[in-house]
Amino acid sequence: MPRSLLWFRQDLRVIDNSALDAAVNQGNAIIAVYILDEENLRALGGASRWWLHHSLAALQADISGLGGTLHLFHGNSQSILSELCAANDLSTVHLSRCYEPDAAALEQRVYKVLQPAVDVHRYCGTLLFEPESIVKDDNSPYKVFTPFYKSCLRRPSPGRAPVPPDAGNWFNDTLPGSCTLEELNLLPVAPDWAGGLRDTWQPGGQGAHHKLQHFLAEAVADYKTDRDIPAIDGTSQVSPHLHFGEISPRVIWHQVEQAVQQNPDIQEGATAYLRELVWRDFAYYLLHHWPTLPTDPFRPEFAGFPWQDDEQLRKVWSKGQTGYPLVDAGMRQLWHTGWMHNRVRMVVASFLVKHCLQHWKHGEAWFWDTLVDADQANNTASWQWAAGCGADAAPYFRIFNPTLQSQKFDAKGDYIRQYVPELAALPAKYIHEPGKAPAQVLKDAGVELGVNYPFPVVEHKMARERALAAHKAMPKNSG
DNA sequence: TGAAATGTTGGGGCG
DNA sequence: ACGCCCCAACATTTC
Repeated sequence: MPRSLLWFRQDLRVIDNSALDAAVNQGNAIIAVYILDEENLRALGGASRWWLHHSLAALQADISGLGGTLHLFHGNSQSILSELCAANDLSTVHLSRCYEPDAAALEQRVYKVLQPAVDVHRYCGTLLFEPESIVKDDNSPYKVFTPFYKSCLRRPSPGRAPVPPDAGNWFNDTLPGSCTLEELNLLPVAPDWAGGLRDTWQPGGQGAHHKLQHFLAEAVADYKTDRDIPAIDGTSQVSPHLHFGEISPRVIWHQVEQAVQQNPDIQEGATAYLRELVWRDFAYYLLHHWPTLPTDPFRPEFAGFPWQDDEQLRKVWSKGQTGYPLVDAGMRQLWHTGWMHNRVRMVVASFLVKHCLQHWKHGEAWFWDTLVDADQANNTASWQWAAGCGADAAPYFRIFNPTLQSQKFDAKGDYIRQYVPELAALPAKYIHEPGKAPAQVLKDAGVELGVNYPFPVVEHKMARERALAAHKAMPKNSG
């Protein structure tokens, strides 16, 4: 029986996977492979590696349930694919597109190496809309979210029902050069720091659909307001599942639409949620059209921004020891769970970039290493957005006051108490700014500033004015 | 998907 | 009754 190759990449799912469906429908024996490629692609962060291990295990189980095998490889995608095609006399490769510059370039090289002997079929599996398909009237790409969003909404719904694939013919013999999941060495061993991740997440398609169902049943109705409250479980938390392609955004879109049909009361929350899903597409869209986004500011004048370089300050930030309780809570949630609430991400990013004047690339790198949903498109677009140099970015002078944000969005201090236990006994009135608490209140709460909780590493008013001055001093014509 | 400074308005206390 | 002041509440502008 002729054989085809199904190359899994960031589409680690069996439901609504066009590449998989095409391979099944083609009728050939399917050689399903995943390649951990650390030569062509940016090295994964620690949290992503942990997730990937479990995601691959889940995909192996799902494919096994279809009667198939997922073959794992470690090395250069280009040479591994070439050898597989030659050794197995393959006529077809099915794959889902990736949009990161490195991944897209790799895809092009593979295409050129394999064609014309092998037909390479690419499918849209990661996004709601292909980036080439959304353009302005003059055929140039959008730079602002809202018109992009409206353009998306004018199109037919991208929703797709979650139909499981038909059983295919799978190639299950051992392939030379393949390895076991354990041999990919994705899990931390010395030390094993993944306990918080294990307690928090269930990687894989099943975990993804559970998260979505839970969100649609419990939280979507109040999403519009609750999504800003980090102490509330008001978001779907599907971002890591989406990043690895364990669930398709088109299926999410469909499920949300279905939920609205069944209960029109959730319309407002559902619309707000789908808008966020379009933001995700927008990040990929920007990266596709501006592939230098991971390194260069979208607004070129920011190339001359007078960043400071203070490694100690960055360390304090990354460990959640800034003396600003909301910032510290966020950074510790990240360290412990591999995830941070979006409202808090905006606050900690603004703090690093504006209060501390550290280049956004440092924050991007830390998030890349520690987030289970680390995603080049979203990470770079969001950091540039926070730093004021991105597409449709917050104006630079929009400097979050971390104390006010805390009072506004964690009014009772519940989120802070969860992740900054040394402040847990402080009353809500003082928990956002322990330095303002009377000595007796601090004493009663067991808080010793400078001893078991730090004084603020920078003073807000001074830092704000310094950031505004730095922005003003930026050469306007550089880049 | 801000915050702070500045400006405006209107109700109430008070002489 | 009236002007004056205070200031909270809201609106505008500035960063």
